Amino acid sequence: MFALRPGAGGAGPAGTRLPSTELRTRGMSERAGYDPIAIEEKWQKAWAERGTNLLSDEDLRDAERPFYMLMMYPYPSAEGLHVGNMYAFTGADIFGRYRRLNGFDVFEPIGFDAFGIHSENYALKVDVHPMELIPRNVANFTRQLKRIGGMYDWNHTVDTTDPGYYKWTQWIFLKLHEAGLAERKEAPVNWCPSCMTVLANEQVIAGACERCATPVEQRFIAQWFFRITEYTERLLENLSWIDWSESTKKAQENWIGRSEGAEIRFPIARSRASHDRHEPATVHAAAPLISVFTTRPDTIFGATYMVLAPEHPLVEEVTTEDRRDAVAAYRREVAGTDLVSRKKADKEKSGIFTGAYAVNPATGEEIPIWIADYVLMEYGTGAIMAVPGHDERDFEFATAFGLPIVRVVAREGEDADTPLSEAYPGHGTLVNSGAFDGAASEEGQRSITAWLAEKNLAEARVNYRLHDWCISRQRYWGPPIPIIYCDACGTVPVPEEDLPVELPHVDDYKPDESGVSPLARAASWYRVACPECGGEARRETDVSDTFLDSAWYFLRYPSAHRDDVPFDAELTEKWLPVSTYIGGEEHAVLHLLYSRFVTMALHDAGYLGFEEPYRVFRKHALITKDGAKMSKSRGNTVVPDKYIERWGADTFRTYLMFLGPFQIGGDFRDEGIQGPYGFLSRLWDTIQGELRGGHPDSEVERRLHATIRKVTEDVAGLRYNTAIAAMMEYLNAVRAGNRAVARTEVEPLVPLIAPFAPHLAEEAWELLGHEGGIFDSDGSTAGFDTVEGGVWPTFDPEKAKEDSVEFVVQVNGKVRARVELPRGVGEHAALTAALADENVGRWAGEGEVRK
RNA sequence: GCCGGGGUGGCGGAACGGUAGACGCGGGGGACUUAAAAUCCCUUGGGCUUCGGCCCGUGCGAGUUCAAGUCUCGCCCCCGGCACCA
Repeated sequence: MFALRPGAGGAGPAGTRLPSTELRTRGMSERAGYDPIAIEEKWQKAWAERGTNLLSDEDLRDAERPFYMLMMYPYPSAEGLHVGNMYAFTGADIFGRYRRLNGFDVFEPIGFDAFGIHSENYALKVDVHPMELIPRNVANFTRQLKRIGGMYDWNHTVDTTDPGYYKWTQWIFLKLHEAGLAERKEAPVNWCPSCMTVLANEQVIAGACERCATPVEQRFIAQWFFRITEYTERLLENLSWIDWSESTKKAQENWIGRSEGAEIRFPIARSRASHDRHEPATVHAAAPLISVFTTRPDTIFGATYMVLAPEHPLVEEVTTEDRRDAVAAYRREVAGTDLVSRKKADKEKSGIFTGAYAVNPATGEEIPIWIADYVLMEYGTGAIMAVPGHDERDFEFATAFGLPIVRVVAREGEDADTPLSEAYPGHGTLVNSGAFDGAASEEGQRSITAWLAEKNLAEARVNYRLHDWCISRQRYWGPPIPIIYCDACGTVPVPEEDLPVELPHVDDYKPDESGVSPLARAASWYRVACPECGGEARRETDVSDTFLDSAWYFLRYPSAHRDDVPFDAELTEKWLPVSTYIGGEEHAVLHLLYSRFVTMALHDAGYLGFEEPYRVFRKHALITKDGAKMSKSRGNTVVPDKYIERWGADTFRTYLMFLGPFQIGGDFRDEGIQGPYGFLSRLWDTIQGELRGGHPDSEVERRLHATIRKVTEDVAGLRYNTAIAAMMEYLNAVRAGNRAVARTEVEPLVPLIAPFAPHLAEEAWELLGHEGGIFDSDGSTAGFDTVEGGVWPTFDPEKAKEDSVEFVVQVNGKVRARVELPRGVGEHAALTAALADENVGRWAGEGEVRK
């Protein structure tokens, strides 16, 4: 994978000048080649010694221009940081450094999301206890993060597995519980009978366990849920104003899945033994009703049958005596199917008739009630009115089971009797719909709902796809849920003063067939006195979801040293909401939604003064290798360490950002790193050369101002690739003709490159005679104009303009000539000049356009 | 199926509706070297050329415009996410 020069035996990067040991040991006092390894070692040491990137709690409290740069903290895997992490962190770090060079007090913390099933599974695999394994991984991650030159404040860091952290994760559980937002209820889960564990939906492949291929079963287990659905409207509403990447907001919107429609009640007709649609139905006055949710109330005249989810509570009540056994058998079959394959849309429809009928409230006709697994208990009311003429799934089902299909919507050229060869789910004119015939179906949505509402059989309703958040995990590696069960007192929250409920060190932390956490085997741990009555009680043995750990970590960073509160009020007021959050879009709907919810809940409980956690969120792209997503199974992952060893962190950072637009993506190629390396080497060379002096050139000065403008705009907009290109172009112009370069021509380039190549910039800054690090400079010693309070250069728009402009003369949109004219000539003069060109005259015509 | 994001040289990618291909990789040629590496210079979309230039080119097809990679409409393909969501 790594293209070594043949026979070079690892002596250096392929096809470039080597950062040689000889030069390194000779030091940098004399003119030497660019030696990134030595420079980076020197400055990382200096930063650590000077505490350049560390903020004290006083610094945090006294900061005048706070800027909170947040990046999604990593889960410390055994493999170490991969290039995707590096890419994300570098892009975020560049932005943080850019703000710092602009005079902001930048707080850029990092931490570790070290709890969770990933870590636990890996620990099981290598047979090392997670309590030993995780610290090792964290140490390795820390080393790597330091090596790439991230501006992290190691003084304020977070490790979710630290009891000092998860004490407060548990505290948040208690606060949500207090607010009535935590409840315990039974829910279906995927169960692998071979691995003896609950599986996440993502771990079920084609109905079987991803690890052992055993068919997965469905089990019902009592679990804790956070009632995120209480916040649905707000979570949706706020999307209209929060400053996030559009696609991320869209993903959340889809996940929340708002749909407008109606809830309609169908009375059950129990008196009939045989079915005849055309006789009036007999409805008991007290007949139970079946509620359905539909987005298409306008098609109700076409509802020819109903379907209940197999788990629907009315199934037993409705089923007739003679159908009982068959229905029970079907329900058992469905229960044995895992949730994932059941929800496959391309699965063949299955179902069974209950023997019962309901009355279509629009037509008054009796329609059969079926149960089928294509109707899900978790969405809507768990029951549907089936309109096979206008719903693809219902059409498929009706066709399979010989149920009637009626057209109630017609398009142009169709009428009530035009046969349907497939479902038509679109809109049109209502037909076969009684008094509503001829109306537009869109209008029917409203009028039919209103008509049924008058009879108290329907009302308009909004339904959401979002479900409550199940936080229970029947596993070991997480924070225990702080609840105690007492026979006398019931469910008792652990008193705050007893937090944390520490995760005990148990040797046998493997999940077992019981369906409960391995902690349920640790009797000495879970046996506890009831906090209320003092009697014998039992701890909750499930742990909480990793996503709860990460739902609030950004609140913790500034207050990392406080053990008496989860987050200090004053610091939180000053630093939050987060100024800019950069992360991958893979977390668009889980982490980002959960953290919004927790923030809102804490806001409502009076702990936070804001309800949205991030002022700005920007997603970053994923880089690919040979056009494909990097993955272990594809074998195309890139381990960053080797590249950093060969080329240095500065080159690696610059290269990663040069691959393509940070928010869109790029493709990693080994050879490509050559370009940024050459650029930084030439930059280094030029700065060295400058020390011998040279005379400024007006064209170079013009380009300098244009470059400052371009780089400033691009970095601010995360368009790093074009910012780097602009600097390369400028450097090429500075060096053109091998001229002696003036100091003023290169010095401003140093802060411009600093976010990308911070070590090189520090070294160059020092070489140019400045004391103190460039990142701490207020710009007062700089030989160029800078922003207020920082060393980032400013540009003069006048100087950035060209003296003469090349006019491109187009005739009928085609380029026919180029005319060089002084800037600011009038249109008439330009026209005259253009027409004077023989080529323009040749093509005659009119309407030339200037640029 | 729905929702995002894409489709531009050999490759990664640039382009306020106004010179398509910036910048970089790779390729070709040259300089310097005993040689190679490194470095530097020139060149590099395709076709034609009387060497002045000309024609064709941004997934496909229409359209708007003096002018379209860019805007409009209709398609195709790739990547990512969601999905029996009623």
